[in-house]
Amino acid sequence: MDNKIITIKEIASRLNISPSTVSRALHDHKSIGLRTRTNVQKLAKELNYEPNQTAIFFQQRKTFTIGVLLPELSEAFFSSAISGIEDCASKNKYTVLMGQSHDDAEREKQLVETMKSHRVDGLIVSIAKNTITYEHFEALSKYDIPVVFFDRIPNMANIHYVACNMASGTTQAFNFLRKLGHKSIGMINGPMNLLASKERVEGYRNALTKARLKYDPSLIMSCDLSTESIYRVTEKLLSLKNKPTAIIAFNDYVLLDAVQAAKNLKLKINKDISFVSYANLPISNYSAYPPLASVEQFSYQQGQKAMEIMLDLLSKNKTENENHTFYKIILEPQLVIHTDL
Amino acid sequence: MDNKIITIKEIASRLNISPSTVSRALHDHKSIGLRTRTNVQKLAKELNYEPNQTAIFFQQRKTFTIGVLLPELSEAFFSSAISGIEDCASKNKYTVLMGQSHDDAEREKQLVETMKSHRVDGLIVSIAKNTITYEHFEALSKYDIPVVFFDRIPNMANIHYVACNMASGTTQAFNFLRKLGHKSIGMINGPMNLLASKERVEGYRNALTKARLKYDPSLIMSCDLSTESIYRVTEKLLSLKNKPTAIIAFNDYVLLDAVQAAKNLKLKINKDISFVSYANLPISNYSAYPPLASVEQFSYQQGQKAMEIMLDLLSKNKTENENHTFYKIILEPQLVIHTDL
DNA sequence: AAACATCAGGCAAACGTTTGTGTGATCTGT
DNA sequence: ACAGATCACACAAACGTTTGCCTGATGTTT
Repeated sequence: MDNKIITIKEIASRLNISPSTVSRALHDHKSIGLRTRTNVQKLAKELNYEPNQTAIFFQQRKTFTIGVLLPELSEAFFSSAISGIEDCASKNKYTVLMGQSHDDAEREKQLVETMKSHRVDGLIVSIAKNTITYEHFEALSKYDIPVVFFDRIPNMANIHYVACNMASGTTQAFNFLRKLGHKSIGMINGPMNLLASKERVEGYRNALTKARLKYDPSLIMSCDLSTESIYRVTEKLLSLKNKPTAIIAFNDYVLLDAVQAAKNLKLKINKDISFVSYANLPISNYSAYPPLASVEQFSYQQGQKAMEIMLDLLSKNKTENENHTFYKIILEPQLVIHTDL
Repeated sequence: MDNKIITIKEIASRLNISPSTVSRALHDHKSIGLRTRTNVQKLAKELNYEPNQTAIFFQQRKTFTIGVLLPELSEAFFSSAISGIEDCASKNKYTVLMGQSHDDAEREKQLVETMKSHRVDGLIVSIAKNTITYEHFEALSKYDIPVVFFDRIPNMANIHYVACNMASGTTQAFNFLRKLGHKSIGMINGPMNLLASKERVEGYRNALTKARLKYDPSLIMSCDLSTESIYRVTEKLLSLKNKPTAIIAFNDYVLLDAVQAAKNLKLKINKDISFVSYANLPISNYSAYPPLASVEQFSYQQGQKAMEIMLDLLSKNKTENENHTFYKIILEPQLVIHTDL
């Protein structure tokens, strides 16, 4: 058995040349003669030589690995996003180290540590819904580990991110419902530490202003995205004097619970109360009560774009990145209408 | 700025001791005196020393990383399984390198290469549906990289795996439908290179035998899990002379398409034709036409168990693993009934 | 007090690769 | 034919950590 692991040294000694020559030969370095170069490459192939990546990582201070931190893979939005990241990464010889925060800020912090200690070259993050301090991300800049956020963006200055323009998406949703004749439109919003939640409010108010309508703050309610809180705010919305005939739900998952809450109140879906939602996940296609429309957020593209930004950041050297310009990529969402009305 | 990276050497020179002493002190090696030990640890903390993992990986020939290869994260079954893997891994200081084959055998092969070159300590795999050659997995044994399969098990001898007993699950499903009065029960099966497909047939036939019924092979049809092929076999099943009144679908995703196909034929779901399925994914809860029952496959537990096996394999040394005993963990599935009938 | 055990720590090699520098040998132009 | 350029390769250091072996200083036993 030639079980022995083949190294550059081994090849060198068999060919009676120095390891450095072998290394250069394998990299087609011009200073190596054609003769020895082909000799080396031939023998390497014969012996089935495979470079020891751990040695290379160590030597080059680079791992060609990027960490991806996200709340929940079981949410189709994120599993689709990570596909975008992974596809783009593998095309560029990068590998993905994955971690789920399960929407727990503490676990997120810990995962950042793990990623850092594994020496990822960069980090792509969608933050947990209850993350409110950001030191663990800020610390990474000291290690020159670039961070790109997507979708769930923290409230920080000077960060790279890619997100969807939720303001515009919300305006689209609002106008769509207005056109269907709805006068009073409620909104189940997410936690206000998320940029996306603020933008939803912004889009809602923009639409109101354009339509010269006055703003009723009680029609917008924040929840923490848990089933209980969704039930609570849905019930609250539906017991208002100015009771909405349509509700914009934070996303397709929130929608599912909101629908259930409305049904518990003996309301007829799409008659007494209609829904519009965000994300446009596949479940909508099979759902018993799909939303009238859904704001497509292009998760795959968001992931892909985030990875592209990461690659760009990694290709620049440290000083180039010091010039403090930050990527802020805003994708335009698109309202997908599910009904024939 | 003390931007300088803190290494063991640095600590050593500041304390005028040797690097080896520092290393041992940090590891609480007994041969280091209490004085210097605390000195070292104090200074290390002060300087915020962090071991260079890439150096350690290199030196120890171990990366504390395990690769996970699966078909599609967007399928809830797999995203749940990887959660089980990840949770178990991170509890044991392991990290997960993720790759999706997108059910493409070629890509799978390539990912195995990537994983290998990244020197993962082990690999957990659920194979692509069209994977029929296994050299890429067999090759790993030469590198002493243990492989644990789960759910989608290849047709290989001498492998470690964890799976659900699909035969028993199918028998349960079959008997459940019989009890509801169904006489002719069809099955939409998966590709026959999957062990799970064979087991479904086995369970189906076992149930028949027990009930002293005779076997009509035309009632079991394989598909390649694509939407088109699901439509095709569903239509075929429903145009049989011995037309089934109930169908066992390969999984909850197959079910969605099968239901659609049946509706296209103007059949009333749960009246003209009923369905039972596998996996028991959350979508069933929100679906317009949920199955009457679903065979829960405990994906999270499968992932977890696979990781536990992996940890065990990694804890043993090479020769211990040479004794050729292979883990075959079979979880008992459970029929979850969704209807009140 | 001699013999020996234990303690506390240093030395140096090793893991596999890359890369700056050095050096003979061949080649070019005049 | 000779200075200089170019070629083809070797040498050695470096990346940060771990670990087997060695040694000088205490401590213990008789």
